[in-house]
Amino acid sequence: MLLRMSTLFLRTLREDPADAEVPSHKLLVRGGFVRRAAPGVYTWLPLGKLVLDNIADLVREEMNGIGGQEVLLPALLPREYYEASNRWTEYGDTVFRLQDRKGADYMLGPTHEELFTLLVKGEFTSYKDFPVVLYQIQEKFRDEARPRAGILRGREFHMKDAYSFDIDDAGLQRSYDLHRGAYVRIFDRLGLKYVIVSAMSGSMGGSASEEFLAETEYGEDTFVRSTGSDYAANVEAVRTPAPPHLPVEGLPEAVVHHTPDTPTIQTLVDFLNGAALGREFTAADTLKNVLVKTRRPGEAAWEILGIGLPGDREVDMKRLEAAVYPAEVALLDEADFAAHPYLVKGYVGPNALLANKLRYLVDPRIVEGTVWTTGADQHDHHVVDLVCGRDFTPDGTIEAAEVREGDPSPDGTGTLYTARGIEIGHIFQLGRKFTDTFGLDALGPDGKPKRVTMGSYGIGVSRLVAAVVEQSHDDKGIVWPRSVAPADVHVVGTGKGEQIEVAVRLAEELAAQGVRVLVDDRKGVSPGVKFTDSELLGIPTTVVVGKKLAEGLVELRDRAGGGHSEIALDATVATVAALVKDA
RNA sequence: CGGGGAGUAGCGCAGCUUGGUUAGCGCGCAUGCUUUGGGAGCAUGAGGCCGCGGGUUCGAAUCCCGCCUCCCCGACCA
Repeated sequence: MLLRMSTLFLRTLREDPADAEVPSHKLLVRGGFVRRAAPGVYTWLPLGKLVLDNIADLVREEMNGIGGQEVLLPALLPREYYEASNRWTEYGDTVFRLQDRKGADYMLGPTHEELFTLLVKGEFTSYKDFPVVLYQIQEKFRDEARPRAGILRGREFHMKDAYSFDIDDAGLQRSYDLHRGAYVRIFDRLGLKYVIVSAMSGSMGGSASEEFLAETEYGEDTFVRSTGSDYAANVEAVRTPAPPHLPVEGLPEAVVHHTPDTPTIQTLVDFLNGAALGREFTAADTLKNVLVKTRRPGEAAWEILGIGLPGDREVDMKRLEAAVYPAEVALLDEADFAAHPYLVKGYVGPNALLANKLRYLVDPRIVEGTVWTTGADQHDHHVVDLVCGRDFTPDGTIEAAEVREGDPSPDGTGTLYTARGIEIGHIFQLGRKFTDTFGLDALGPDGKPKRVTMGSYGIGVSRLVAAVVEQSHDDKGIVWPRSVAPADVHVVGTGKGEQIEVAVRLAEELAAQGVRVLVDDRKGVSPGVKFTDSELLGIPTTVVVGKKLAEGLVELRDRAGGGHSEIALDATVATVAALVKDA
């Protein structure tokens, strides 16, 4: 491959585009890799297309390596498939919808589980046909409420999605493990720094699920890590370690106090500390009871749920939603309070809930023998020294409290801190959600039909381009890892003599050796401009044919390390070809 | 959907408060000469529906009304 900058469809920009915030967005636009076409929609220019293809090829290699077979499904999808799984409706505003001339509904595929399931159903019918892994690298369309960060979160993007089909759960586990291994190899080859966190499977249903997050300052996903180990998890997946139970004997009796105008934790703590009770109270000594209602899918009635947590912590709605999934959850409104007069807003205690047979779940830190100040179920009253396990017994625990920096790590190794990342891959055991919907069975050896089970495995291919740049750039530009760089070598000819002719000849010889070469053969462009462009474009190795040419020397530069050395012109092709092949 | 900001040449911006001849600057682009190891110099050019519609005025990029779009933060996000 030989690209000549004199004719390449490329224009680099000296200034950052006004709409870019994150480094990958700025650099990909400035370097002429992409251009914005519409909000969240980008055109891939020649250099960007090369990078995108390199990543896709690398993903392909590893997918083929675990027996995956590539197909390409349409992006334009008829409504009927998605009606069957109810996702025509469920997807809501996120999906791009359109109609043909006859008025028939279509959508631009946001994901393809339905099509893959039906594809397999149409072809394979025997247990002997399984397992099978199909994948595609396809454009996906999602009408995001707010596309952002350039390539990182667009409305049209490239994704590799793979699906495994197995006869039984053990097979699914094997398929899952194979994909996990392939993903590790893919992201390692891309040189990415990433973590694997356990994830909730969310609206996709299913059980085992892990996300691959590339760590970056500008990632939109928050996760937690431990100071003491490699532990990493989604905030939703953090299990709070329960402290040991404490003896109840000898603890003081619970006493109800008149606490006027103390509907919030802060007003309560202030009041208590002014009440001469002989000790200091903090928010952490109080038990906050938050009332929500939940509703199981398909049911009309809401059920009230009381959640008890230490008063210094807020409810994390995402954690709460994950904890009650698949039920939906909402806060109580005024009408709910009116309908349940024993719930005294601002003064709710455990006992009114328990006495009225409402479910009451508490944070795992609230164990037997812990002492709390909490609502006394009457206006302007709180109870002090209410002991868990003696004065009230919750129905169980729930992970709904916010996770904070400094909390103990669930694996017992250290404390948690938060980090940010970009979701680059997601694998999960989908199970039989879609095979049930479409009745995908395989005939077993006993002649009876057996329901197939699925795994689903995604990689954001175009997003990876941005993720790599986020992790691999400096103040001068991009630093492509060799595995995805648009070229192996950038040959820069600079000077007023025969340097450019020599540079082109060198480039041609390298290309003949199978090296991918970009040559800067532009005439009348000053060296400074060429060097600056070279650094912005970020090709791993640069060969400068310049002022030392008279002595038979060229300069070899390493973009990542910044090192440079002079080598003989005659030895350049062999040296560079070896460098590229060893990498 | 809530909050903030912005629409003026391919890109980045000024001009608007206080209306006034031909709308300006930098980058980029074209031509010529000079220059050639760190974003060169001089000269000459091309390039504009000042987001759209209406209004005020002798006169609107500038003032008023309405609309549209985009960007950022948040909500949302297989």
